[in-house]
Amino acid sequence: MRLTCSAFPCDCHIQKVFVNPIPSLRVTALNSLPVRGDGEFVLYWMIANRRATSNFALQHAVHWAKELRRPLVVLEALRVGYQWASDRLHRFVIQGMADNQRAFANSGATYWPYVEPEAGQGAGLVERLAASACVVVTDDFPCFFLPRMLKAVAPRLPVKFEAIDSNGVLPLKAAPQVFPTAYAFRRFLQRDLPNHFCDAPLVDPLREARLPPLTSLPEEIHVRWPRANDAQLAASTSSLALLPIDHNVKPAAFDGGYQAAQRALQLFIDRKLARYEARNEPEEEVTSGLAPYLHFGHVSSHDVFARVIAAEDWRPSQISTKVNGSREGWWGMSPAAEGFLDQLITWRELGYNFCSRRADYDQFESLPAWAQATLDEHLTDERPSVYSLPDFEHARTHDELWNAAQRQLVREGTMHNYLRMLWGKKILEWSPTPREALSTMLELNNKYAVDGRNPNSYSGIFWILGRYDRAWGPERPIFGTIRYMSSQNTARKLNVKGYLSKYGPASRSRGLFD
DNA sequence: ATCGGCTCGCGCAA
DNA sequence: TGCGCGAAGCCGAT
Repeated sequence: MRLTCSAFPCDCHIQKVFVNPIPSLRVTALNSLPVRGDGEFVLYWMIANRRATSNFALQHAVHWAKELRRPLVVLEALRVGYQWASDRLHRFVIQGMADNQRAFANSGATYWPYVEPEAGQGAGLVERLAASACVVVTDDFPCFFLPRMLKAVAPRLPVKFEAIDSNGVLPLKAAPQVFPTAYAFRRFLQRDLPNHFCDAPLVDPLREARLPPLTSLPEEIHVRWPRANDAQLAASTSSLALLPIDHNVKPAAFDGGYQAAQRALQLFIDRKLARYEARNEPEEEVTSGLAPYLHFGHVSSHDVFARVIAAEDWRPSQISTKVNGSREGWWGMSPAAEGFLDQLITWRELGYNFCSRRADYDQFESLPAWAQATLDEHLTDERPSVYSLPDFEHARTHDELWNAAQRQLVREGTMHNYLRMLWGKKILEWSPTPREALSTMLELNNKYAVDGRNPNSYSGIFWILGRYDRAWGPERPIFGTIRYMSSQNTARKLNVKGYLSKYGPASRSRGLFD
């Protein structure tokens, strides 16, 4: 059976033979046990790619179910006991569950959303389901507590257990090493990405799958880990209030879930992409806003990529074969689209590459040697302004542009891309040590940003301290040769007047701390 | 508002 | 050996 590329109307030379088995580079065995042929169902434990479409992990689980002629159970669980669990993160994820419940209805698969009511209550759920399963498939995600969780669960499961990488367009295992700069990674992509970007996941892997229906789940599951009900899935303030999570971090200024992600994507393609070259201007609303959805897997990067391709009426033959690391003229698209793909693919997947290969991705010691050396040399430099974590958190600095950016983060759950760099550079300048600056940035970003705890958040924060960068400009106090930024120059370069008044201390529309 | 100079390591073409 | 290139740098000149 010959099929054309599923991602786009494709004129590439690579002909797909059959698309159902996913690329083997995306499969990692988490144990060495066999599939149990007499199990009752196939289990897909959805922990990162929280969507029913364009999902290699789901596609792989469906493939097992078809091959074994067994029902498919999809478990999407949300724990309360992890660090930074809050109304903001819970609401976003639960809105995604409500969308997934609709998407899996009448799909032939059994969807089981579970919201843990108290820390520890969810323990044993996966093990109990696995005891009845033929095989367990889950998501491969390179950071936060997920790798640790899978490592802890793996030895307790009695059947084959596989993690599937549906993170990006390039399989994580396709890159042979960590890259020191975006430039070096771009060179690698210019050589290797064309071997992979036609291998897109099926948009709807359950379509015509004709899986046998599940007759029942074990009674113990219904009793101890009941399916989230409609009230829980509404994710209202009152239902969130019942959970032992941080209620001071209010819901984000945007909704979570597949539907909201599709709306954001549509809006971006229709109204923003063409003006994307103005992305550094905080008052031009042209950035995609897709990072939170990509983080929780509510949209796939393959889908976003496909929409850009369609909007640009692009064919793979337009790609340049030059391997020069240059941002411009690689794809053969408009400058705006090339700029966006540099974010979506080069920078996004660079961060995933780092986190998947460096267990110390969130440690100061993971910085390049030149950066650690220059920061060390300036460790005892006098700091003209020093703020504590609560000062930063409550936007109590002398710098109104900085305070505005921090208020945007706290109120909305996101911060403008360009200002986030200035935000971090000033935290470095105003902290007693670079290590304390790092810990402040991680705490604030992980707590308030919906897309925190993602490889790209770590890239952004560590870039402040020199990761993926190089020594730049004159040697300065505190910074050494780390790239410096100032609010004065940012205000000179960009239009920030409207931003300052929107997020100024006087605007109380959604204020938490004012 | 926009510009060039500052500065450096790397891969690759020559 | 020289050239082109780089996540968003700064500063002063026009």
